[in-house]
Amino acid sequence: MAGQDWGYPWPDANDGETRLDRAEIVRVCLEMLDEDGVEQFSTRKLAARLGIKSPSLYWHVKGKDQLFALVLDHVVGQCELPSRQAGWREQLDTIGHGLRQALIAHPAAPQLLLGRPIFGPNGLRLTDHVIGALRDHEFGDKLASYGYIVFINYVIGFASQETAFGKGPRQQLDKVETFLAALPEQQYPDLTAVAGEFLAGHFTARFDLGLSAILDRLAVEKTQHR
Amino acid sequence: MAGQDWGYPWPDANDGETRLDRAEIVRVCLEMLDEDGVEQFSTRKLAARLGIKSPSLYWHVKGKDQLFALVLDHVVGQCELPSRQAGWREQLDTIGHGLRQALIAHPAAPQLLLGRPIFGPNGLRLTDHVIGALRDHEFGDKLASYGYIVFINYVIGFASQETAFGKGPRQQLDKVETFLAALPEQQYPDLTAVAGEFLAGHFTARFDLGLSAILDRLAVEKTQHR
DNA sequence: GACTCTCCCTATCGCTGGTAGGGGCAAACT
DNA sequence: AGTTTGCCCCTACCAGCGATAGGGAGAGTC
Repeated sequence: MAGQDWGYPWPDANDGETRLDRAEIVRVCLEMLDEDGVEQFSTRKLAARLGIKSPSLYWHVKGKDQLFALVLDHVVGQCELPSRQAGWREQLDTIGHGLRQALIAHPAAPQLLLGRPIFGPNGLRLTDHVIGALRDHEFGDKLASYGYIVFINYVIGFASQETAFGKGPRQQLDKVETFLAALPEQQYPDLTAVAGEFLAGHFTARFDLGLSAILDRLAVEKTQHR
Repeated sequence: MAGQDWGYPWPDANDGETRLDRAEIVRVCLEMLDEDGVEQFSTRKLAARLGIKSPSLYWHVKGKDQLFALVLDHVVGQCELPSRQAGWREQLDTIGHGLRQALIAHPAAPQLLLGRPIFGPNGLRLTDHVIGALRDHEFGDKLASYGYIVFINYVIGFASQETAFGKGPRQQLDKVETFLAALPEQQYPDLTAVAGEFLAGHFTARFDLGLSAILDRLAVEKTQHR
C-alpha cells in the first residue's frame, strides 16, 4: 500500500484487450466491496474471484491504492452530467442528487473517498463541469471555487454519513437501532426523544434540504458579488 | 479487526489507575495518527511507543476498532459545547466551527469518522446538545432531526474533504498542487482556470458560507412549520 | 528459428491484527 | 501467616495481508 497515492495518473492501457481486463477487475472489485465492505476486502480474494493468483493482479494494477482509486472513479462516473445549456442551479441540483445516488448505490464508495481527492478522469470531469456551470453564469472565479467546494463537500459528506448509518453491508441499521433504543433517556433526553425520526429514512428529503439551502445561498452571493 | 464494531459501549474502567492508562493509550495513539497518518499506524508500533509488547495492548483495549472509536470520541470531546441558554443559531454556529476545528486539528480524525457513527459519550453528548438546542427553540422533533443530520453531515463532510486536500501528514498539498498544475488546460478549462483559488486556503470562510446557508434555511423552515 | 511481448505462475518477504496461555506481583481475604 | 484473587505484562504463535522477485508458457513478429 503506497499510502498517499490516490492513483492518478495511471498508465493509459490503450489497447482494447488490456482495457477490458482492467474494467472487469474494477467491476468485480466493486461487486466485492458492495457485498462485504471495504474492511473484508483483500486483493487476494479479488484475484481468486477473478480466477487468477494474487500476484498476477499486479500486472494489471499498480496496487490496492490505485485499484481503489479506479473503483471510486468508476462509481463517480455513474453520475450523469447534465447539459451545460441548463441553468447553473438546475445543473448543480442534478449533479448533487446524481452523485449522491451513485455513491450510496455502492456503500463502500464514500469510504474510498475518505482521504482522497476525486482526481480520476470522471471526477475531474465532474469537477470541471460544476465549476464551469458556475462560471458560465457570472460567478467569479473565487466564488465559483468556493461554491464548488461547499457543494461537493456537502454531497460527499452527506452520502458518507448516510452509508455509515444503514446502507452498510448486512443491515448495520439494526445495530444502530438497538443501540439508540438502549440509550439512557435521562442522559440524552433530546436524542432519545427524536430517535424515531432519526431512523425514519427520508434521507433524500433531508439531503435536499441542505442542498437547496446551499444553492439558495450561492444565488444570493452571486448577486451580491456582481 | 471486528469489522463493523464502532466500539461503544466499552467497559467503564472505573478505577482511576486503569482509566489513566487508557487515556494515555488514546493520547499516544492520536499522536501517532497525527504524525504518520492512519495508513501507517499499527497496534504494534503503538505498543512499542507505549513501552509494552503488542499483546498487552489487548488487555486495555478490545481491538483496533475500539481503539479508533475511543480516539475519535476523544477528538470530538475537544469541541466545547456552548451554553444551552444561548440562541439555537448561535449554539449551532459555535458547535459547527468548534467541531470542524477539533477535527482538522487532527487530520486523521475525519478518516476515523468515515464509516462510523459518532456514538462515543462525547459524540452522543454533542448530538443530544444540537438536537436539544433546536427542540428548545420550537423546532419540532422531525425538523430537529432533519436539521441535526444536515448540520452534522455538512460539518463532518467538509472537515473530511478539507483534510484530504492539504492538512494531511507531510504536506500532501504539494502533490495536489503539482497535479493540478499539470492538468491539460483544454480538457478541464474551468478547473484549471480556478486552480489558484482552489488552493488559496480560505477554508474557514468557505466553511462558514455553507454553514450559514444551512442555518439560514433552518430558520426559514422553522417559521414555516409552525 | 530467435526475439519480444503478454500474462500468468511459484515462492517468499516483512508485516498486520489478534489469540492462547502463562508468570509475577500486590492487595484482599480467611 | 498462608492462600486466593485480580491486575498487567509476557513469550509464542496463527492466519492473513500487500507486495516483490523471478521465471515460464504461449502468441506474434522479424
